[in-house]
Parts: sequence; C-alpha cells; structure tokens
Amino acid sequence: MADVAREAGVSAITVSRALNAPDKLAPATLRAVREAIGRLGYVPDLTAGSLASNRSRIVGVIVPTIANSIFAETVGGLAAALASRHYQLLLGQTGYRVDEEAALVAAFLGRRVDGLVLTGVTHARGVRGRLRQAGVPVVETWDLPARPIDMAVGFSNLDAGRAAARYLVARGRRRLAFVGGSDDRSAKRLAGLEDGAREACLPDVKVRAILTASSPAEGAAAFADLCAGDRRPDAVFCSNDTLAAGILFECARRRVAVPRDVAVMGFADLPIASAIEPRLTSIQVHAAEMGARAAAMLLGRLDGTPPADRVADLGFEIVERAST
Amino acid sequence: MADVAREAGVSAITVSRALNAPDKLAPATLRAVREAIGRLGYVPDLTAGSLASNRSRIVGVIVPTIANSIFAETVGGLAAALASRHYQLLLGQTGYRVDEEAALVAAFLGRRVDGLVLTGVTHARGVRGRLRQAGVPVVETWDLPARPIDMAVGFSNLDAGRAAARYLVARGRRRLAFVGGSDDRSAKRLAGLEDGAREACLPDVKVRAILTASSPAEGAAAFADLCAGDRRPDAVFCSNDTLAAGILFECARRRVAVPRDVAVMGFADLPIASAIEPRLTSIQVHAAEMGARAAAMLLGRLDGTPPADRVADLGFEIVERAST
DNA sequence: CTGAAAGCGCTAACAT
DNA sequence: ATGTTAGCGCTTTCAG
Repeated sequence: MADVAREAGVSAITVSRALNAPDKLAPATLRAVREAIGRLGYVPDLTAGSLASNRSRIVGVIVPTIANSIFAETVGGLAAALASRHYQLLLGQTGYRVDEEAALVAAFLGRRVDGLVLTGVTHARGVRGRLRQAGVPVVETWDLPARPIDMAVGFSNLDAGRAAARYLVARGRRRLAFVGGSDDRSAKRLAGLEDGAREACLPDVKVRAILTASSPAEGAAAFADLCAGDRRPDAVFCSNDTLAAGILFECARRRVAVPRDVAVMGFADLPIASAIEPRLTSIQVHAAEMGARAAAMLLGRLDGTPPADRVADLGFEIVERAST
Repeated sequence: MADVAREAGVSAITVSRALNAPDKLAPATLRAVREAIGRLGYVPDLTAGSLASNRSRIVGVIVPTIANSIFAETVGGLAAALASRHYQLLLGQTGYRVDEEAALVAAFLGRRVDGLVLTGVTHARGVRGRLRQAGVPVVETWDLPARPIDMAVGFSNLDAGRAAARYLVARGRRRLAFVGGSDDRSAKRLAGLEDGAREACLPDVKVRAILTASSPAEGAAAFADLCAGDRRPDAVFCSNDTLAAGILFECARRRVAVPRDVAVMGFADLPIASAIEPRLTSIQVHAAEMGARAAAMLLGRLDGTPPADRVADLGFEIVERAST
C-alpha cells in the first residue's frame, strides 16, 4: 500500500480510502490511485484490513455434511446472497457430531467471523454461551428454536411430521412407517408423525432410523427391512427426498405398486421429487431460501438496520404428487 | 494474550507457544498457561496470527455451483481432509461464469489463502499469471490441464467421452445422443463421444446441450426433445447422473424400454446411479477422492514435502449396470 | 478533501 | 526453556 501511495503521490490512507470509500475522494485523486494500483498490480491484504478494522467480511456456515443435497441447497443460497455484498463464506462440516460443531464454532470465532449460520437448534454445552459472549450475529436454521441464541430462520419439524401423518391418514392409510436420520431434526419429524398417528388412534409407527440418512441406497435397504416384518406398512414418510427416491426404486424392483400398495412421502422437495416416476409427494421447506434469508438477517444486523423479526418461520407446504 | 500472560505470570510469546508449539514449553509452564486461558475464556485471534506469520491456514475452493452433487462431493472430501489438519475452507461459486471465477480468485488472494482449488482447467485471461505471481499453491480439478497452473488432480474428459462411445458402439448402438452442460468439461466429453462415433463411422451424434445441467427435470425435457425428431437415438450419454436419472424417469413415463429401446449412460457414478431402477451404467470419476487428493497435494506443498507428482490422473471406470 | 500518528493482536528473529 | 524487540499491512482517530 505504501508503494501504491508513493506511485500515486498520495499517502497510504488515501489509497485505503480509494478502496473502501471512493466517494470521499476527489475524482482526480481517485483516478490517480486507481492507475497506480493497476500499474503495480497491487492486491490489498484483507487480513491486515480485518485486524485493523475489526470486521472480517467473512461469514461461517456449519452443516452436518455438504454432500447432502438439502444442505448444499441452503449453503448455495447463502453463498450467493453473501457474494453480492462481498462477504466470503467459511464452510464447516460436523459429520452430525455436536462436539465437532463446538470445535468449529470455536475455530470460526477465532477467525473473527462477522456472522455465523448454524444448522439446527441443539448444540453442545457451552456453545450458546460462548456465542452470546462473543456477540457475533448467529442464525440457526432448519428448525425453530424455543430459545434462539440470536436469530433463526426455519420451520417446525414437529408440525411437518404431524402434517404428514394427517395427510396420510386422511387418504386412508393406517400403517405408517418412518425412514430417516437419527439427528435432532429428523427425530422431531418422527415425533410429529407419531403424534399424528396417535391422534387417529393408529397402531405404532414403524421406525427405521438411519445414522446419517442421505443416499437412495439407504432408503432402499430401509424399505426392504420394513417389508421383512409381518405386515408391510401402507405409507412411508421419509426425512429426505433422496431416501424416498430409494424407496420408490426398491418398490419398482419388488413390483410393489405406488401409491396403491404403499404411499411414499418425501421431505424437502428437492429437484428429484418432481422428476422421479412416480412423481414424489414431498414437503417443501424452501431449503435455498433459508440460506438467502439467513444471509439477509446477518447483513441487516451488520448494517445496523433496526432488527425486524429475530425468528422467521418459513413454514412448509405439502406438495401432492403421484406417490400418495 | 497479554492478559493471559499476566494471569499466568509469563510473557506473551510463551502464551503463543502454548498454543502453537506446546512441546517447546516445560510441562508446568504449559499447565499454568492453559489454566489461565481457561479462567479467562481467551479465544486467540487467528486474524492477527495470520498477519504476523504470513500463513492463514485457509484454503479456498471455487466451484461452478455447490448445489450440483458432483461438486458437493468434491468439496466434502476436500473439507474433511483439511479439517483434520486444522485448515479452514473458504467457498466460492462461479455460476459457470469465468469472470466470476476471476473475481473470486482475486478476493481469495486478498484473503491470503494458503492454497486454492479450482474446478476445470480453463480460466479467464490473467488468472494464471496472477496466481503464479502470487506463488500460492493451486490445484486444478475435474480435468487434466495441458499446461497446469501448478498442480492438478482429475481425469481426461475427452477420453471418458470416447470410452463411452466405444462402449455403446460395442453393444450395437448406432444412433448416439448426448445430453449435458455447455461448460468446458462437458464439451470435452461430447467431443470424445463424437470422436468415438466417427471412429465407428456412425451418423452424427445428436446433441442436446443445457446451459447449466444438473436437474433431473432438465434431463427429462432434453430426452423429450431428442424423441421429437424423426429417428429416436438408441443410446444417450449424459454428462451427469442427475440428468441421466431424469431421462430414465421420462423413459418410464413414455414406456420406452431401457435398455432395449434406448441405452442410458450417466457420469460421475453418484449414489443415485446404483440405486435407481433400472440401475444406471455410469462413469466413476472419484469425485470425493478428487477433493481428498487436492487437499493432500496442498498440504504436502505447505509442509514443504518434496513434491511428488504435480498432476494426478485418477482415471475413470465404466461401471456397467442394467441401463445399457 | 487529505494526512500523521498510533495501534489492531499476534509471531519471527534473535537473544539469554 | 523463556523473554525482548520489532513489525506484519492495514484502518482508526484526530488534525488540518
């Protein structure tokens, strides 16, 4: 920066202003500085800038795994929204382990991120406190917290599960099954489903939980398991469209007619849901928009805009298709 | 850090060493410092550390879009490998625009990333030069560069396309079609396919290029298009399993028998390929491993290990399944 | 509209 | 094994 200043015949601070507040400079000065920057191929060091200004222009996002499409959609929406404002995205994967999340939060705070986006509302001991103390804007996603750390954008997983049960019951299904992850959010969807089944005085929901649910192969295997018992379920609710797709494939192989013999319902309404044959009934939860809204919330806070709602419930919608 | 030093009755540099080189301290000193850190809840500022040490422990990765599973797999592999060594990942999306890539490269260099992972081998003017001048370790992925910027890990997209053609021709297919993106790597796969068709003196390959190919719906629409003409192709090669899945769905709806009437071949061997019905023949390209290898190459360089191969050809394998 | 001085929080290089 | 000094490259604050 000193070199550029010398080349342009100004002081360092003027170069800094040319970069960060160009309209505070006289047009001629600005032009001179820009030319000097071009001649020297100067690349400003944002690390030094962050240290001096105490703003990093980095947002951290922590997801269970980026290889799962539902989170990839959210991260994509987040990254796109941040890029337009020249913020960068630091990505962390927990592998569904809360202690990994705690470690990532610590590491990201050490990087002095300007904001943090978390998946879910259940966190390791001490994480809430550390986050609050750090005073970093935080958005929890993919659920609605009873007591948010700071801000949140999501939907009620419990209500979604219950809505699925009611929907299936209303269509005459009696033997409900669940295939999904054992993580916190999937567990809530299952709880909602069981709740709905109880309302209708149905027998217990058959459960086939998968450690880290995401592949169609796991869905297919889970369905095979469910069929092994005495009475095959007549409806399966999955915590993820990818799993549901696997079940549809397995049904095709077993010549199980969908929806006649068994209704299959997915979750998240990924692109595959509206393309697969038979087209998959799913619950749309606006995965990409969640990321975009999280970005908007963070940026609003960082701009000092009067905080609107701290918690945004994006809701969910059952998208009815051929599989039910 | 000064506070911690005072609390522990040592100097600042000793605190620094407790964090970065604990085995250079006497056990008692180390314990004292750690206790002080715990009592004060001290979180070291990595920004300041980066500035002072000139190492950021951040690696940047730039992909067309994270919402496309093939890149999500690579990023996942990369992130996992880096996390084990306490490096963080900065993520950028180009939306398949080369000028966006150039902007992201500039921004990441400004962040003083310790390494950079790029998708593909074709870049905007000036990017190569800027990267070389910065002296940052770079890994290009998903292709093999004729003249690498620095390092690379990938496979030959041209050969993969040609292998697909030969495979299909050997099974008696004569009217080949291609459905895929119009990006550089897809274009190479298409060129390979056309090359293979020429070898066998087949008629021209029918091409249905999609701007940014990734969803099953796009695959289905593309297949509908291909069928609209006079002679339906008897084999379709897709630049992505997600597109191929869409074609299989569309075939099911049109009662087009696969593989009897048309053979369908995918690319990348994503989880869906081995789960869908009929199971999809695909070309395995080790997407996740590409990320892991890219990480290994960068870390090796950063450790100063004698550079083994600068370019790793992971190759590809045709995984034959029911769809052909 | 532009500049001078000070310092962000840490680590490299050299002591001892 | 531990400490001292200097400085990383920028922005803040206060002046003019």
